[in-house]
Amino acid sequence: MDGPFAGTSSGKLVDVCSVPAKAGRAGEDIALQIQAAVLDGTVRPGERLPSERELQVLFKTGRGVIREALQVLKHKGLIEIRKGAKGGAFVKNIEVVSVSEAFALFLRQNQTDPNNLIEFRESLDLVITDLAIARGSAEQKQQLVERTETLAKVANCSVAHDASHPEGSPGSASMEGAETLVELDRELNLLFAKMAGNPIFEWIMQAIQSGFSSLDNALYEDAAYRRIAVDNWQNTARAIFQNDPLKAKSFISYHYMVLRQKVDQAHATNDSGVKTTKIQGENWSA
Amino acid sequence: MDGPFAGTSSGKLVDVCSVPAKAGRAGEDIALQIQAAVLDGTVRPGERLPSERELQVLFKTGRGVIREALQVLKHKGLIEIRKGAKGGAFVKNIEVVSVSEAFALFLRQNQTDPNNLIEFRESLDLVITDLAIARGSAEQKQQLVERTETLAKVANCSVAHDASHPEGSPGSASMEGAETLVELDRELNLLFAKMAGNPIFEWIMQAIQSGFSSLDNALYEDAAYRRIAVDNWQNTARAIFQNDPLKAKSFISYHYMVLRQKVDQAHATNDSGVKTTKIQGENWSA
DNA sequence: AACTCGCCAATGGAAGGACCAATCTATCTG
DNA sequence: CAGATAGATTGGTCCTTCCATTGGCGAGTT
Repeated sequence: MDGPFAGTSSGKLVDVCSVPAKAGRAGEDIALQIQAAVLDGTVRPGERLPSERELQVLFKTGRGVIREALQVLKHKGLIEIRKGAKGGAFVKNIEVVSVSEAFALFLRQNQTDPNNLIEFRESLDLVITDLAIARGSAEQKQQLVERTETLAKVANCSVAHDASHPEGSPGSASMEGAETLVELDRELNLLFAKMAGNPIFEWIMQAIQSGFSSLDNALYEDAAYRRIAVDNWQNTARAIFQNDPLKAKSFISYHYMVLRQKVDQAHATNDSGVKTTKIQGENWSA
Repeated sequence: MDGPFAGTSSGKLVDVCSVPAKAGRAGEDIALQIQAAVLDGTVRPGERLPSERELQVLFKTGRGVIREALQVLKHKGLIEIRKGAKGGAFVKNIEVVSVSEAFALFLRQNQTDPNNLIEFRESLDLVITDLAIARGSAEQKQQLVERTETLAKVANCSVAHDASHPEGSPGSASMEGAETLVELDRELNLLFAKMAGNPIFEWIMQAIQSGFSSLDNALYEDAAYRRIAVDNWQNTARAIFQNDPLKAKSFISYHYMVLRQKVDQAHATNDSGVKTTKIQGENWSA
């Protein structure tokens, strides 16, 4: 029931952590020591760390410090904290969501130029295309085609609704349609990235999309763009299914060309003196 | 004392934050509220948040909760905390290092297959090559060439030292040489990425390198690989300087081919039953 | 015997208080 | 005027207390 360590449930960490913990930044140190123990595999995923009160005496410190350290590790995605008896801090497998959140936060605060995002995503898509065609299973390709078809159906539904709201009217139907479309688009992209057979592409795709969603959301509310985007997705999927990388990449490039146009239009109308390119080289020279 | 808000120095946040903060997860809520205020621009970078004791009364909560929230924001890279009078939590520009740390943490815990990293970096380099040639200034290209030359010099120095340590001897000279080489290699990559004129490529490059450094370090200790890698860097830089993308990309691909061979060799010798490909699709299906 | 209910212990969550250490300001002293 | 000193502000740490949640265990019931 209680694993390889004694009833006190402290065990392993005792042998690892140097107890003193520097002055001035005890919390910092403790978080790092626990993190090190987690990463070294001293405590394995699923296992429980000693309770806060045990850690408190283990590190000869106050409970507040322990709590601060655990909160940090929790927000890093390293541990999961459960209340109640048999509760405590459990080592967790880091999910990519923590990475993509950090990235999205970064993108947001730095107000990255949409054109940079578009360019990056285009290059990413083009690379993935070759890999997906080379490595993706027939089932995956089939699934990709099917998903684009459901995307088309939803889009047509939305378009039909939009007929009553001719243009920029913020009808709720249009909004909801756009959101589900964006969601489908997101899933398509992730499936697409998955077909590359290299998880890093999936992670990057997921992270990029976190910083992209607001843009996508706005764009999908434009009926004309929606139609083009959906058509392009279908064409791309079919080309991938037919193992025709050039054709697929051609469609992808076309899609991003349209996207660039839309973004330029939006900026021309929305912005009036507000510059969108904020970052230059400042932070990255050192 | 000064600034746009009264002597209490709370000001802006008062109007924004809904004071109650749900029960059970007050800390969570407070961190999110402050984060929202920071991201909304309610408090701008460089400005100071109210002191912990002021926030404590502002949110009608204990100081511990405030501290936990601030620690989380600090580790997210959103704020910087200074002690003493006129100290406090200052809104900070998020640095890419926080993203790359999260990414490195993730890569480490998931023991990503080096081949995946290599593949991703190769594709990244190939894309950047075109952009760098198209957009990089002549000065940057010149600088790239020069840096590769200093890299070559350092490498030759190291090789000369290695002559006395014929093979796998862990001489300190070899170690230090390898470390400086890795550092130079890292700088070269960042300059290279910078030339693409799209910060996202720099960020991704920086993040990737965090998860890559251990591998690079090991590889650069091999004299044969070192020579090939350095030569290739020089050739690549020259090709970029000559605005010859095909040639440059050819050198890059060759470099990664060699890298793959080295990694395969290392795994063949090091590992004895330990599987290196851990991640499959598990976490990414949903 | 099996099932249910309720009490109890362990644990995280929160609040508040006290003191220390660092840091800046203003004043005092030479 | 310069340096030293006292004070105020603020984060860092420790401590105590209480609450809410959760799981386990045992008494009691069916």
